[in-house]
Amino acid sequence: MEKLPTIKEIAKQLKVSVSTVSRALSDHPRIGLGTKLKVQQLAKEMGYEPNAQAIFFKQKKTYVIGVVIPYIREEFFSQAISGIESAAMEHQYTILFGQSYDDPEREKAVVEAMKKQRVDGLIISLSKQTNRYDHLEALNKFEIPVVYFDRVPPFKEAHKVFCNLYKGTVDMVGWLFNKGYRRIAFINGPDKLNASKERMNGYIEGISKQKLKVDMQMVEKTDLSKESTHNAMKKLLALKHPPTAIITFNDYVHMDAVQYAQKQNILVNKDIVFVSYANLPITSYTAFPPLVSVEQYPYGQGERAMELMIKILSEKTDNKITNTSFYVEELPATLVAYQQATAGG
Amino acid sequence: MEKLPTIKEIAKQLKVSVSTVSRALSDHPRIGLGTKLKVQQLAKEMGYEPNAQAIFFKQKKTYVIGVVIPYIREEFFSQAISGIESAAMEHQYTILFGQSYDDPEREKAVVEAMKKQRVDGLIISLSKQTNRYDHLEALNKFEIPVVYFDRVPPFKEAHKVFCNLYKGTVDMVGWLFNKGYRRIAFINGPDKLNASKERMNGYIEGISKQKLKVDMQMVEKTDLSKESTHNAMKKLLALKHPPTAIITFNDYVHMDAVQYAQKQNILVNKDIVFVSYANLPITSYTAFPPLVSVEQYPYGQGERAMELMIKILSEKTDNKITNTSFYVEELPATLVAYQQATAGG
DNA sequence: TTGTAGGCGTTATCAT
DNA sequence: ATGATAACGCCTACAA
Repeated sequence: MEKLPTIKEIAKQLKVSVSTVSRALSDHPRIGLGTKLKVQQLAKEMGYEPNAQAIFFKQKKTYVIGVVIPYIREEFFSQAISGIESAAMEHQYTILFGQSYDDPEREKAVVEAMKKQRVDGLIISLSKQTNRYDHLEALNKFEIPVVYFDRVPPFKEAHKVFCNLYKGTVDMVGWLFNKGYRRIAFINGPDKLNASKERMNGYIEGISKQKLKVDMQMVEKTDLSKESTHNAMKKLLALKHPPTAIITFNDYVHMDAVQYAQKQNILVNKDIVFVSYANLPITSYTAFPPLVSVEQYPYGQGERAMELMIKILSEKTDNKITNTSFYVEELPATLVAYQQATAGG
Repeated sequence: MEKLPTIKEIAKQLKVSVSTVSRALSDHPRIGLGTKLKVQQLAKEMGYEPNAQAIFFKQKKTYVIGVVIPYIREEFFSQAISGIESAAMEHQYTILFGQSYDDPEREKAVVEAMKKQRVDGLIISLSKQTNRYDHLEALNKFEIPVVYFDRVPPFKEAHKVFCNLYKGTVDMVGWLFNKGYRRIAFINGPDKLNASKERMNGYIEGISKQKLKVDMQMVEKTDLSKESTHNAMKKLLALKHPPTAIITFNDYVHMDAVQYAQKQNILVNKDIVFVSYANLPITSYTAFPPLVSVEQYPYGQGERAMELMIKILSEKTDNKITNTSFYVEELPATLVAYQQATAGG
């Protein structure tokens, strides 16, 4: 059991100084070619890897970005992480990973742990319940920039990446209208989510735009649990004039809603058509995927969030004026027919 | 934007030495009460936070565990990561995350990056293609323990956590036999995977145990892509005596196989019944989940892998004799009817 | 071209 | 009870 070699070891074996080794390894101009090759070869032989921990001392940089999401098991987030990781790898960053399980306490603990690790930056999609932000603002003290994605905070003073669901929702209502549907219901998510508000506004605008009148009986809410969604469905189906089309908050709600409809012997996408948000690959394996979806590009959001982070970090390094402005990237949420899955086992 | 204060600053302001400050802050016994209070108060006023990185650096410990998996978007692995993260949090460890995308080159690069970050240990589920292990053995050599899970290497000298699929497969064949099925086909995964070999052996043993004869026409292979699975199905359905039951390598293969069967107007789970491995929650949303599954407990495997890692690390710290033995945890793979999904949105 | 020395923040080991 | 100093691995300004 040997220790990982240091430049000191290499220097000793080659009977040169540590600075020579350091220079040789970093392709410094003022170094003899012979020496350089000799050092690099031995370094490789010994399995040398620079100690990022030590480098942190000099540069005060860890090349680690913390990533906090609610649930990794949700395909939306696992795809987002892929986008984040992919962009990170390209720029030699690594990612420290944590889940909040939609619990603000847990979120706080995870953020705390990342602060301790001195991540260079934090990318986070907020927990459903989060309404205080002090644990995140505390990062400012450490000059750790925070980029929010998808579940972003309501205030302006933050870097954010998200999809404009308002427009996507207006489009979706329009699509249904054009197909001839008039009784368009909506199962929305928790009020406090920004995403719920946007969808709601889009729904209202979409309905109004078609000269229909907004009927609040057609609007239900779910806390995203299966029971809650089933309950919303129950209410909708009990209406004197039940809906002919149902927009659901996301694909999970869609699947739960469809499940309930089937139990009631409703012919899904025939008696009632279902449309949704997210467009997750798994829906293509289900019996009744949404007819159309508002695509939210989880991979793209993750990728953009990471690229934004890198931009922010490099501006910091370049010592530009202490930046008081915040970046906001609003990706378009486009309407798409459901996608084929590609999950390969 | 001022920098965080260090013990040095505090020492200077109080005109005491850094060691005194260090001791005062860590409640060292040999320190004057007055001094202690004075230091602690000023530290609080200045918003002092110990620099964990500096401490880790000195201790040669990062409290970070690297985790490398093929694809996070696969539910099996996202659940495994959850188990890993959960156990990690409990012991104040954080996890550095990377995907291999089933590409050995990428796997090597990720492992490399983690070595650079000086992770205290590495938990990995191998890429499908990995057949060289030097990049991983190098870590063991350098006192970075490696724990494999699920996709484990074929050799003995490694810490591993995995499910015994052999027994699970024997049980599954038995279950089908008891239900009256006799023409039991098997779509296996790539030969080189340990998991494929185990399933194959279990299949052969299961068939033989029921006094049936093994018919190699009933055994097909898939590289786990949709096309490959469809092709396997095509061959099986073209047989003079097509199967009445099909065992698939995992739930993704299952879904692809079912998809193909439906296109051929076969009544799934009626004309032909399907059973599978993994038992992922998403299958409960599909039209035809496997009748039974061999549960592989991804969350449990992840959790056990992390706990094993912590055990190994603490043994190392306790300076027990340089441990030359390896831990192997073989979890039972049990037969279960399909589970209700709980994904909550 | 190469070597020497100081410093990043902290703790441990001496000494006082 | 407190202070001085070395050490962790690396980089870099300065010296040779």
